[in-house]
Amino acid sequence: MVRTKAEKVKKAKPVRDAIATQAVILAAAEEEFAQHGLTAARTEAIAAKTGVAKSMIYYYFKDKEGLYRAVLERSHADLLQTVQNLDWEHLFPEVALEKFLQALLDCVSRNPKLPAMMFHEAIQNHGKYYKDSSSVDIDRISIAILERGVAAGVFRPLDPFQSAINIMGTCLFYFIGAGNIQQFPQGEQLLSPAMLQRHAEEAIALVLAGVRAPSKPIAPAEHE
Amino acid sequence: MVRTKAEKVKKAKPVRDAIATQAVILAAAEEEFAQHGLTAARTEAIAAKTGVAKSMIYYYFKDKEGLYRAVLERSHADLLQTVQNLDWEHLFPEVALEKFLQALLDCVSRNPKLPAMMFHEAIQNHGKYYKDSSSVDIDRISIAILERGVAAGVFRPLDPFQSAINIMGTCLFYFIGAGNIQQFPQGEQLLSPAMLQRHAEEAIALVLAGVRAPSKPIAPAEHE
DNA sequence: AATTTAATCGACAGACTTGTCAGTCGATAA
DNA sequence: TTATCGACTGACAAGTCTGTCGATTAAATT
Repeated sequence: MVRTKAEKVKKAKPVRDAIATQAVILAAAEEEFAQHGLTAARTEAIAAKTGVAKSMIYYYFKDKEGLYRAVLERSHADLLQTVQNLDWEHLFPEVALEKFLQALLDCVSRNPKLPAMMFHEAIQNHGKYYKDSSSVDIDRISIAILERGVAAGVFRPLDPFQSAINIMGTCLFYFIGAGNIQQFPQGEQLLSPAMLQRHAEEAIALVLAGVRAPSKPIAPAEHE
Repeated sequence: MVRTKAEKVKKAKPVRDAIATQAVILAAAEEEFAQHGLTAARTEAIAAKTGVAKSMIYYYFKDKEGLYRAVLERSHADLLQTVQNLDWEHLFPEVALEKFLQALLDCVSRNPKLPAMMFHEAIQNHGKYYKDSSSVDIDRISIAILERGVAAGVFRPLDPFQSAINIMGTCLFYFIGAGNIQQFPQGEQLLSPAMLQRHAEEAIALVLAGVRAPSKPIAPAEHE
């Protein structure tokens, strides 16, 4: 029975596996960068988490910044693709918004470190490494959905730009604030599946109720 | 005419003024810490912004951590006092929530770096320097307001704990995300008085609409 | 005017960090 | 079995950052 190289690699788990090593470095780096940001992250700390020598970071990713870029790219790939596959243009604004929020919350629940990374990037580096990245697209889509909803009269006459930001905050703050909230009884298991599920429901409910136009769109509540 | 020491200090602006020096150090430190967090902040960078020698930091604040604590304390004093003076217990839940949000947004508009500091603290240090600080109180008050509103039936049957977090996010994310949003046309003047005013209005409107129980409590809109 | 006290500075020691390098070791294939 | 190549390591050079110290000078006091 013939065994291909790939099979061997997968099953035998060889001592030296370039792909696996890069993967563990990326995983450890994501954790470190999410917590500390680019500058305060220590390559030594990343290496310590992986078990491989620190020099492997430089071997595979050139330098700390290269590793940072790689982590950022990988983290956003999922989010970007999910949101772009949304096909929101063919949906009613309310449905589009709900689907959008659901997709966003699924992504970040899957990878709860993403928001922290985004905010380090925003605050420390002013989005320097985001120039062509996903976050801009995501903002654009949410703004567009809101604009349509307002135009159609199913949403309040809100400011789409401001509201898009605020809605993001409603969904994502939870993941950032987690560290500060641990003083509360519930704070211990903030990232458990049950709590994540609950957070998604609450955030979506809050946003949908928050943007919806009051009472029926057919019979305007205003005078005239 | 007799001049007290204090008057002299204020008017003559002496070359050496301990209070003034500490103040400029605190201001510069706030900026640096807000952008970089405790670890990544550079004492040299702080000193450079002040114009006084780096050693003054150690003279007045012992070490970097001491300065950090001082900044954190000063930043929160305003917020804590404002929110505690709220007297929310004597107000209807809706009014209490609106006043609370208004107060919160006033504070952070006055000091837009506060949210960034809070989030560095949350993510990097897991709220280590917050143990007895204001943020916990603030969260408690917002939770209490929501609980009352739900009990009174004027708010939806939301989860007060989750919703308090999400509402904070709605209000504060704007100030953190600012760095990433600068790619947009509006992004340039995100912290101008007009935009801050607008943000406060939009955030409050979104939250109030988001928590309010649907239609009138007297005449239920549901079937039946 | 002389003396004391407090604020300030510049230089630097020591610790910590990044990134490099020479060389080891394991797998694959001739 | 041995040569080759890529994965991997430990030690270290170079640079950065914190925190200290003695000297210096402005203000207060006598």
